[in-house]
Amino acid sequence: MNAKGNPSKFERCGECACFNLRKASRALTRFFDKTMQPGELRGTQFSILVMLSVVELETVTRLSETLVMDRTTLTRNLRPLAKRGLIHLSQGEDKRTRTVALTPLGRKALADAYPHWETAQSLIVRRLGRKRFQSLLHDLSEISSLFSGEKSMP
Amino acid sequence: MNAKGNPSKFERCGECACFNLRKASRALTRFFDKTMQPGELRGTQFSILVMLSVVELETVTRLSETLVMDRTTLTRNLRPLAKRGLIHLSQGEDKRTRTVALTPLGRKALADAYPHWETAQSLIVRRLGRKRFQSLLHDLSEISSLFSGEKSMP
DNA sequence: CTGAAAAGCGTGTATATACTCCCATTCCTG
DNA sequence: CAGGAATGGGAGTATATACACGCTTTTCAG
Repeated sequence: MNAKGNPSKFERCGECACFNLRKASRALTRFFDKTMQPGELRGTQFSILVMLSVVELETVTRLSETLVMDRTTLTRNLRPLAKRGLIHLSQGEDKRTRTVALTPLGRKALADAYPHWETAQSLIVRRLGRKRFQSLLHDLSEISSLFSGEKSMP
Repeated sequence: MNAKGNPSKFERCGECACFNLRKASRALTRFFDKTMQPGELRGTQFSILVMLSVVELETVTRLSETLVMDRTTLTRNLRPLAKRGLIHLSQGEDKRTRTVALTPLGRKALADAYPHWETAQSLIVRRLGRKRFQSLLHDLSEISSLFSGEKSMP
């Protein structure tokens, strides 16, 4: 229904998968960023550093595939991390590639941020309940893999 | 486990709600934007126009609350729509406010985009199955409302 | 071996997102 | 009713996202 009480042509758009996913993403991102603020890492930056702590040394393209993120997006996301000295970019053996690696400073930032991440993550899991949270993760993973070459985190 | 086979301190970060939600959001947004491209509206823009077709006339702040979007974000998101003449911004009775309304051109763009939205939406619902999709919507709605003043679409 | 195809990356451009300030208007208290 | 508080809103700044394009290096067919 619209403001005049007429039936809307767009009733079903309230169920838009993209809109509702983005909306939840905005809300949750704000929450994580706020909660993790004392650790001085945004949620996205934390995830990138975590991934780097797992893969150790990786090219930009391979890392972007793992993160299901456009390569050029990752390039830009790496910038603030490099500027702060949390990661190091260097030319790979294949001179076309650039490899990304955590610096000691990056490891420290990650360790410092971890407890704050834990706080945020725990709260959302507790709110949804373990079972529903797992089911949500499963659905999200399916959506990611439907539209990309999915790879998994640790 | 990391590349050296050592247990990682960050095992649990693979379940990060924020990361997984954003990842799915990226993937689904790409899919919607591509599928809806012939209609010349991005997913986000489509959602804003749909909302405007429902509320008819709204201030920027109230609209941003409905969309669970920062007011300043909405201000910027409205810009390309106004530039294309799809919406009209005018001073409200309360001279502090600006009201947003669809133009005839905006209604046409919305109508043109609708079938393409339908295509994208149908595919994702079919892939997940009606039941799982509903459950996903419910979880996303809960996340949105946990961290904002939730209002619902049509 | 040479030259075209392919792979890996960065930049330009545009949208999306939100926080911090700051300005205009309205509201409300004394 | 005067003046400070509250509200609505934009601009500055910074991150996040991705497409189109072009550059460099590698690969591979002939």
